[in-house]
Amino acid sequence: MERREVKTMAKKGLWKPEEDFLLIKYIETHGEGNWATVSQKTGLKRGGKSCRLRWKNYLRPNIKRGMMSKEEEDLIIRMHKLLGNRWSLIAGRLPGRTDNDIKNYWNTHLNKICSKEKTKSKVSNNSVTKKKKIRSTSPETTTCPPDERKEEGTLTNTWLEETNSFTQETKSTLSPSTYTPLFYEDEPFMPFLDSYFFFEDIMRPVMWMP
DNA sequence: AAGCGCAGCAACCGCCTCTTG
DNA sequence: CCAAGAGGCGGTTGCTGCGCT
Repeated sequence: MERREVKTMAKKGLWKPEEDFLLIKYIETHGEGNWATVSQKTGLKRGGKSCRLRWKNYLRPNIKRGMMSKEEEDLIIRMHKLLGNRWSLIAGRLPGRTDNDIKNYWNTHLNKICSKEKTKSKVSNNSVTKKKKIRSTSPETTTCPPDERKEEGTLTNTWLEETNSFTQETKSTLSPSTYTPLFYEDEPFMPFLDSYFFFEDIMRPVMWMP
């Protein structure tokens, strides 16, 4: 009841500087979290999700904006091949970049590049279907199977196989200079990804499976 | 100069997972 | 164990600015 009321009353659209200011002030004093109560406590007529998103994607300190570097671009492409549209996981490897950022960057820049490459190499994969239209250029998006989404840490045999073949592929396409694994101290530790990069380095599969 | 189309990006939506009582 | 609420994530939309005709 009340939730629905708040929902319909919630302000939408672009954030104004004064709204940003209120949100920043609130988080400075109370810290992140309790997004549901942020609107009440700040007077912002925004939903909790909206506040959280604004903070996470725009207001948070150490957010890196602007052009992606070549290294970042390469990493995104590699990670996307590996993980599919797991933007948050990919973002975890790129300090200062948000999942939304990467998603947008992929959809606008990299998807074109990759689909071009794919057309070149004539790798046909007709099983990918889209739910809704994607702008004029109809960039291809790959989605992970629901099963894989559910099991973050457990890697399927299929996944492993794909990973192995991907490694061979990557080895042949990437130049040595771009092939350096990236590690960031301030990023969350993701064992299976680190294993992957390690494994990339030594050119040998590492057994993750039990 | 005006109109149109496209690219880029911020923000929203809906679903799923996690947490808590 | 279950239900409800909060948080997180990926897909999608819509606005804005820019370039082209």
